[in-house]
Amino acid sequence: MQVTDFQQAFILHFGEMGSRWGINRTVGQIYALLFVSEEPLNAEQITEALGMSRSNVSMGLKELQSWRLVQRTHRPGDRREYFAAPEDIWEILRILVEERRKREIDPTLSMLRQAQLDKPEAAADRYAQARMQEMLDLIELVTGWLDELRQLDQDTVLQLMKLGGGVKKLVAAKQRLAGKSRRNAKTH
Amino acid sequence: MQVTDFQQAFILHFGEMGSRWGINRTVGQIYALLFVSEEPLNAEQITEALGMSRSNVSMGLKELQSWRLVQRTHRPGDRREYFAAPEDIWEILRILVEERRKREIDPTLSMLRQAQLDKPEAAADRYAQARMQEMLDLIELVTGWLDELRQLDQDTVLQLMKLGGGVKKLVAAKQRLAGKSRRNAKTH
DNA sequence: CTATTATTTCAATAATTCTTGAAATTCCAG
DNA sequence: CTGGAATTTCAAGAATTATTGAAATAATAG
Repeated sequence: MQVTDFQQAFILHFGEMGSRWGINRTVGQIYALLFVSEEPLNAEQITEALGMSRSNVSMGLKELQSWRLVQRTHRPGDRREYFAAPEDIWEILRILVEERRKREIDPTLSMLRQAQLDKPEAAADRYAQARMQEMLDLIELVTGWLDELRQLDQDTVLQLMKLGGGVKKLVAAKQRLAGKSRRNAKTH
Repeated sequence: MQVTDFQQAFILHFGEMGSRWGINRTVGQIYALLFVSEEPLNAEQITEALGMSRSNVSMGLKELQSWRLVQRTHRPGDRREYFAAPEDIWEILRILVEERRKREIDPTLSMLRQAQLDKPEAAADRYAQARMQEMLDLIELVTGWLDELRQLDQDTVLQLMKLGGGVKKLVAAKQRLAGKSRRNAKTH
């Protein structure tokens, strides 16, 4: 198996960007190759296509699996494993958001929550705790919202995004309604 | 200047997480220290507080400035520079999103757009190009939406996020209205 | 100006991360 | 079972990135 020039540009780019995305060049290239390949590939094919060592491919695939970014399949009468990127690009986005959150945000959330259990005396510490609380609140707000978005059907999310800044009117309208019903609830 | 145990836990955590966030330990620690410090600090104070070399602090501050994550101030009658994290945590979030996008996404957008200018012959390349188009469309949709969100006032964003999954009803309502007016436009 | 302080640059080396080939292990067809 | 193919593990060396002290540069008080 060898890659075309057209594929190569994409693969090399992903390799380069890998370091900015927190994965290494190898892993980026493997993923890029699988992403643009119509059929699942086995480790040997990947090795040949990318010109890296077999063991490197093995480790790269392991990492991609830990990210849930590749699926393993089998061909009848062939005991080698074949790998593919998920077909649905929205699914890929969802997985990326979830995994990055798990690795890059959740540990910090724990730490911030832990810090709120303290009752510091010193003024400097009380200020620090207040800042951490601000950070905690914001992260919880955003991640909580992402959780809600994730549970919505794809079409709703698509409509919301296409709505863009127009969402302001909707939120404002909703606010008016909520205000009215709250007033009604009080007066009646 | 020395940090308290309470601050230290936060600073060390940011240092450790730094590698997952694409910054180094030093930079993470400096930022954490500034974030929980009520007053701006000068390079000497940071050096002493974190027990790292003066040159390391200088480089770290330079990187944080390139991220727009620290502000420089001066004290009257003191020619040293003082550094602080932005007060407003929403502002910090906005900057983070913008800078990460600039570094981690924009180069890929360029590459994907470039690839769409080609007119590949081979079936494999046509498949690859279609996949890249899917990726391009999704990234443009999401980043375009983030642009719109960024331009909204903070309160609208807050309301939207608190709305959570409830946004589905609003979008559905909006869809009905749009459908009606479109039908009207046709029939009249 | 000049002396002193503040800051940055830079080359070295320390530390970490990546990549590899060889060895070990797993898997399954016969 | 057993033999060979497929895969993983691992330790060593390559490559990259982080950190430092010293030297250079910049800034300003006197």
